[in-house]
Formats: sequence, structure tokens, C-alpha cells
Amino acid sequence: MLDQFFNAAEAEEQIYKRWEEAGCFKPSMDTSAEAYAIVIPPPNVTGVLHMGHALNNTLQDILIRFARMQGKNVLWQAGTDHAGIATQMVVERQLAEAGGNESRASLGREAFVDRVWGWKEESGGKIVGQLKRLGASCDWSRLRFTMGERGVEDDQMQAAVRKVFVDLYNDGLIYRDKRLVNWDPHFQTAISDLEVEPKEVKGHYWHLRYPLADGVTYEHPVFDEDGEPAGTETRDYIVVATSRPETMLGDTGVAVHPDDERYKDLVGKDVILPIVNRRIPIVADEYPDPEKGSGAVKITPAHDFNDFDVGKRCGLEVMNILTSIAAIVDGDEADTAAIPAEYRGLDRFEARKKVVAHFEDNDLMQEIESLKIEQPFGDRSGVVIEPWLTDQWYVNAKELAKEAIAAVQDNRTRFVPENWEKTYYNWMNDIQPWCVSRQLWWGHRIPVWYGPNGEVYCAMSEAEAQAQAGEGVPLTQDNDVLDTWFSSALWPFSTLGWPGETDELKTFYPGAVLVTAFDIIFFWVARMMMQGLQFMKEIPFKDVYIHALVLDEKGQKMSKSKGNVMDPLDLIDEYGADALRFSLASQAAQGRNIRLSTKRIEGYRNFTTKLWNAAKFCQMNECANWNGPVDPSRVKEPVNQWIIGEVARTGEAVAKAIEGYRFNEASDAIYRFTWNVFCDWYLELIKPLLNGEDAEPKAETRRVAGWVLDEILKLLHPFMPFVTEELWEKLSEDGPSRDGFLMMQSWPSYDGFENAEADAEMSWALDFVSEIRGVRGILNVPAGAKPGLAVVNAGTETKKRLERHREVLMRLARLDPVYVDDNVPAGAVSIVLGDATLALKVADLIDQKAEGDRLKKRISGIEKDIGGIEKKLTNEKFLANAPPEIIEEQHTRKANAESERNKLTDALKQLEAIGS
RNA sequence: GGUCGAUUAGCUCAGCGGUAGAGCACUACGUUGACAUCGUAGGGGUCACUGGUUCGAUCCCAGUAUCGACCACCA
Repeated sequence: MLDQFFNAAEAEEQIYKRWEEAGCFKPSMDTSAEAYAIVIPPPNVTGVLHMGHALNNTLQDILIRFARMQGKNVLWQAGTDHAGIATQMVVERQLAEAGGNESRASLGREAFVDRVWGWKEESGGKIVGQLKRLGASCDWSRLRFTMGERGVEDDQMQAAVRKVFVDLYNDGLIYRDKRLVNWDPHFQTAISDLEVEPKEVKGHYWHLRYPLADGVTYEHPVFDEDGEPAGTETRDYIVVATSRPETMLGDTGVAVHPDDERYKDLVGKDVILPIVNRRIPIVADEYPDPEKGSGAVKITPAHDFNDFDVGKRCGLEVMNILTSIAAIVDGDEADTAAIPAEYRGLDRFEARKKVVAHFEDNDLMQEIESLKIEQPFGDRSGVVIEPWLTDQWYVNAKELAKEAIAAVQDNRTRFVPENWEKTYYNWMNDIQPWCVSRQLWWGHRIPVWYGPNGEVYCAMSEAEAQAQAGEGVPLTQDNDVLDTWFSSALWPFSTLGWPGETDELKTFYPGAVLVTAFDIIFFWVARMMMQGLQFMKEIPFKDVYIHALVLDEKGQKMSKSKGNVMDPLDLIDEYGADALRFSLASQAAQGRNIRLSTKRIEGYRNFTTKLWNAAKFCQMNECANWNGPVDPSRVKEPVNQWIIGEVARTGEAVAKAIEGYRFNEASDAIYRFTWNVFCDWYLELIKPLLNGEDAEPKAETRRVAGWVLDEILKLLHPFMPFVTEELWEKLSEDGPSRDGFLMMQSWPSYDGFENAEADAEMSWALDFVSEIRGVRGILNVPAGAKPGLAVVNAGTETKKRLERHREVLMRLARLDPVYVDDNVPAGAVSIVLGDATLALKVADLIDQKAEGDRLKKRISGIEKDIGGIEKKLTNEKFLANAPPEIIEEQHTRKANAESERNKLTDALKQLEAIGS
């Protein structure tokens, strides 16, 4: 016999182990079955499961389990990501915390990379274990890592990356270029635009005066305190504003708008750049906005993206003043830029202070404005990013994007919800060259070798490069590694064995759907689209389902610094994986974020208990699916006919909702059926049958109840795999034996299971009970009291129904006796149900005034309804334009309402007659 | 500046061109051996505002307000 509660903590691990050992997660490779594949968004190999993972993988698991039960050939491809910067950062920090003398630099490249592999092996299984706790039914035997395997010579994952690089290079789609990049001075690497996070911080605009050379002066307009023009003043300087004053050391020009009257005459003149005493020109360019600031802009081509362009247009010198750690240059470069000794080697922020002090001390500071400014930060390092001039490798994303855009336009790949397409297009249409080289050690090393004079040999291996270069030519490999997303972009096909031609690749590419959050569309989805189309000549997945972000109860992003992080593993410990999964699924409405609260998870934990106890009830009453599938045509009891139809409706609703990625609708449907229909009604309704003497109805009811429970387990399984599997197994201990795991059962389909007559009859019975209960509640009839009930004016149908369900009605509505009568007995409370009036004999139990009030209230409510309907029905336009079925419906509503009103009015009269 | 989304019960959110729903919270009462991690009943809403389309708008359209997200830029 079942215990009182489902012990999630105990059962989950066992169940998962049994599934895995039985090979349930592997694709059937049944060639006659439809293939269904999802590639997991690979989590960072050294990461831990957070709530976003929990949601993402719950949704995927629902889809996967559903597809598997539908008999498809299902692959959920698992794997992890090497996460270049993030992982390198963790290992570097570990070295620092170890407190020894070891650092990345002291170890050297090879030893350091070795350490990272070591750490990967040590911690890499963690997140996989956590995904298992969630119930994720990935095929772990096919686990892949974006870096491939350690020390394997011809590793396929690495070969895939190299082949892509080499092919793109040979097609001219990868090239080396010297231009400004987003430079992260902490990690000392370039990062892509997407890895830069603009943040608003408190800052200043320093308005600097640059003295004009050669004694030039000009008239500059001035304004009074109210901002009114107040003539002009003669100036021998030009004012520029900046939020990064230290960059002035690298200024090589001042730009003004060609139409700016104030400065027109200054174009072509020079200023003397303070501190470095460099003579730099004033140039005219469209870039400066005369409305902003002073209208004059200092130009630092080496350290600002806009300035770089201006400098190019105006032929200004590019003068680097920063080192890779964003300190002021020393040595030759400092000489070129004429940096005074006391500035050389200073950190950028120290230099800033010194520059500001210099301007203040020399009467060169026009104004210091305090305000909030947007500054670029590295998403991993958290330090301010500097635009820096370097050589990097770029992918011509513009070219690759063409097909990726077209594939979405012609619906080969579909975004769900659809509105994300626009986001995708916006970005793709304006895509910038993708900087793919990183000055890190942990990652795929760029497969390029250089000859003695900088000749470039791009090849799959050093041997091939050597062959290209000729024997004996000394070669050195490019030091850089590739952006992590470069290898992630290949995930849908590299995991399936590409560049090899494998069965898996043929079967499972393209995948059915990619499930991810919107913040990854640019990083990953767009790039998989580009690379998939380029190398497989086919889209990587048919659907892209974009799910919500998981926020805390207050709608804030979870973050360590806010201290509002909810750990999915803690929640699994406390409430069970099923409860967490169901909570996430039930809140996964399209287009809205999820606010997670423990209350709600607790509620779904209670749901597992409810299900468990319902199963226990079935078990106690020997309700089991004894004779295989139920044949609806042979079921006789209306209550059983009805519940079979309810199962069918629920099953269809669940399937349809999952297919449309409407996880909340699917979970709601199965939740409501289980709790509000099966438990609240059906199990109560069948108690008399189960306790009764009639063998045939009893046997039928046991069988049907058992069958319904089995169907619930199947329909619920994708959402709550553990508790359903546990019940599936436990119920077989005292019931018919089961054919294998629940997770491998066929998803049910129901044809001809509905029975309109039974539905009508049961809905009458349910209404009967609800109405009586409602009245009892309002009139405060004591729960223990069992008043009698006369059914008045019953037609033959009602009488038949009454006969059939009398026992149940008496029991559920707490009545005794229930009988047919010709007139409403004196002092009874009247309730109208269908053609009959239910007369509840409670005169001695209730307050007559309260009953009078109840009736009056009810009648006035009905009259209001009738008024509304009449208004419609006398409106000619309504009659002329509304569809006939709507008009018909209004007529019916009106007739019903009037009938009810009349009966209640009679009842009220009677009550008043007694009272007086 | 551009784009997208949100505004429905005290809270968190579904929903829909034709009687406004759920969970939680709240109130009352707890019988009947599956379940107190429960049951039954109840209170509570001008569906942000203003216009428009329509026989009919919470729903469609336009505008306004507030909130949020993303992209771009800020010398």
C-alpha cells in the first residue's frame, strides 16, 4: 500500500538511475519513426545550475518526453560549453586564492591550459548531475564538449572548428584586420560588441579649453543667466567636452561642424594641445552636433569609435596612448605621442586625475559637469572597456547573415512567439563584422601559422601549414584563440559528428526546435543560423522557442549582489523536482517573464500529494486498469462514460498546448482535470458504486477509475516525471503488471470517447450538488444537518436522472431524503435547476428573513440579466447584424432566466405567506 | 533616439469581439477514513485613461500615462 506522501528526495534519484540504466534516454533509431531532436544550450562546463537553466531544461524535457511518448525517434543532445573567458577567469582566481607563487603568467601557456583541463574534469560533471536532478532526459551517452576531448589528436569537435575557420578563410569570409576593438584591460583581450554592457554610472563632462595656436582669436556668443543671448566674447581657445579627459593625450585634431558659424573661420587653424604641447588641426566634419555641448569635439582616433571614423575622413593621425592594461604608454610610443615623463605608465584613472588637475591649475578648465553617463563595461570582467587599435580576426557576418535572414523570412525557421523575429531582423540587418579572436589561452587556438615575413598559412594542422609554406620554413602559430561562440555556433551539427557524415547527422539535422531565452538570440541563435546554413546548407532547427526570464517575486532579476537568488537545487530538495518543474511550466506563458515564488512551488508540491492520495484511494478500492484499454462503447454507467470523455478532452488539450509551446495551458489543463474533476468530483461520485453490492457496475467502475488514473499519469508525465513514474510502478504492485516504464508508454489518443448524453446528465448532477451546497452555505445550514429535499415539477428525464443518482446526490449534498413531490412544501427553500425546482426543507433550521433576502437578491440579479438581454433583442441593429447562433443563444438565456425568475418569485411569495 | 512588451481581484498572473477566470492571500464552516500538504462555501474587479471601429469592446485600431526590456548613441 502507498504511503501517505510521495517521498521525492528518496524516489527521484532511484528512478532517474533506473531510467538511465535501462537506456530510456537514447534515441530509438527507429527509421520508420519521425525524428525529433533538440540540442541543449550547453551550459558552462564549470557552471552551476541556476533558475534560467531550470526553466530552459524543464521546457525542453517536456517537449522531449512528449515526443518520445508519441513514438518519435528522439534525441536530446547534451553537452557543455568551454566558456573561454569565464572558465579562464575561474582558474586564474583559483591560482590567486591558492596564495602560492603560481599565476597564469608564471605557469606559461601549456601548463595553464593543462590546469584548466584539470579543473574542467574536476567540476565539469557537476552541472550534468544537477540537470539529472531536474529530471532532464538527455542522452548522456552522447555528451559533447565544445572543446572536444583532452589530448585527442584528431578530435572531431576540434576538427569541426578548424574546418569552419579554414573554409571561411578560403572563401574570404574570415579576414585579419586592424581596427578599433572593444578591449578588456582586465583580461587583456578583445571582446565582441555583444560582450560589452553599457551601464549608467555617475560621471562628469570635463569642458576643456584648448588654446588656439598662432595668436588666433574669434568671437564666441555668450548667454546670460536666463539663457538669453548676451553678445559675444573674444576667445583665444576652443572648448571641447569629454568624459574621459586622459584620452586628450592622444588627441590629433578638433572637429567642428562645417556649418557651425561660431567656428567657421577656425577650420584649418591649429590648437596647441595642452600637456603634450602638440599642434593639432581644427577640421570640419559632419559628425559634431552644433547643438550639443560647445559644438567642438576633441578627436582621439586611437581610442574612440566615432573619432576613428572622423580621423579617417579628415586624415588625422592615429596615436595610441594606452597599453593593454589601459595604462599610459611608455617608451617609443610615449615618445611619439610626446607624453611627459610624469604621465608615462600611469593607470588610466590616475592619469585622468592628473590631466584634470593640470587643466584646473592652468586655467584651462571651462566647466566640470556632473551627470550620469553610459559607460561600456566588460560583461565578465566588470571593468571599463577601452576602444583599442589591434589586429584581430573578423568574420564577415554581413555576408553570412543574408541566408540566415532569408531562412526566417520564408519560414524555414520560425520564431515562437513570432515577435522575436523582428528583434532578429533588426540585429541581422545591421550586423557588424564579428571579432572572433581572443587574446586568451583557454579556447580553440586559431588555425593560422605565420611565416618569417608574416606570410599567412591557414590550415587544418601544422603539418598542412608546413606543406603550404614549404619544408623547413619556420612557422609560428597565431597566439590567439577563438571566441567561445564560434564553436557554439556549430553545436547543432558538430555534436552530431560533422565534418564526418554520420547517421546521426542525417537523422537529427535539422533539429525540431531550439529552446532558449531572448538574451541569447544574438550571441547564439543568429550565429547557429549563419553557420548552419553556410556549412550544412540547411537551417539548424525548424522552430526557435524563446522563453521568459525567471525573476524573483518582485520582478527583479536574480543576482548575487541583490541576494535574491533562488537556487533550483535547494527548491528541489525542499519541494521535489516535479513541483519546481510544474511551477515553471505553469508560468511559462508566452511573452511574459516569470516571477517565481516559493508559495507557488509549494502549491504544486501539494498537487503531487493530492495525486498521490488519489492513487492511494484507487489502490484501496482495487481500482486498476485490469483488462487493458477501456472500450467506451461497453461502459454503462453515466459517471464512467462522462469521465472517459473528460479524459479525452483533457488529453487533446494537453497535446495541443504542448505542440503550440503553450506550456502554461498544458499544465493547467492536466492540473484542473486531476484535481478539480477527477479528485473533487469523480472519486466522490463513484464511492457509492465502489461500496455498493452490484457487481457489474462495481467492476466497471474499478476498471474505469484505474484506467483514468493511468491516463492522468501519462498526460502528467512530461511535466512531473518522477511522481508519475513512481506511482506507475507502485500501483502495479497490487494491480496488473506494467509493460515497462511510464516514460516509454505511448501517448494516448482518444477517438469516440465522448458521450454527450452522459455529459449532460453528469453536468446536471454536478449542478444539483453545487446549487444545494451553495444555498446551504449562504443560509448557514449546519454541515451536519441532513435536510430533506423535494424535487418539484420534474420531467421524465429529470426523474430518471434523479433515480439513478439519488444516492450520490444525498451523500454529496448532505440530504435525506430526496423525493419527488407535486408542490413546493411549506417553508422550503427553492432552487431552480433545469425544468425542476429543488425544494430544500430547512424551515426549522434557517432564518426565514435570510432566505427572503437571498431570494430577493437572486431575483433582482436575474432581472438585471433579463433587462440586458431584452435590450439586445429589441435592438434592430443587433438582430440584423449579429450571427444567428448568438441571437438564438440570447433567446435561450432569456427563456431560462425568466423561468428561473418565475419559480423563485413563487417561492418568495410562499415564504412571505408563511412569515405573515 | 529606435524597437518590443506590460497595465485584468489584496498579490502573482491566465484569458477572450457576445455572462470576467485561476492560484495564493482573506472570511466562515468542517462533517462523509484517499488526502488538514485537505474539504465545502463566501467576499472581492469601471479589465490604466481618452477617443475610434462595431449591433456589441476588457479584447481590434489610434492616442495618452505609467512601468519594464532590448538595440543604438551621448564629444
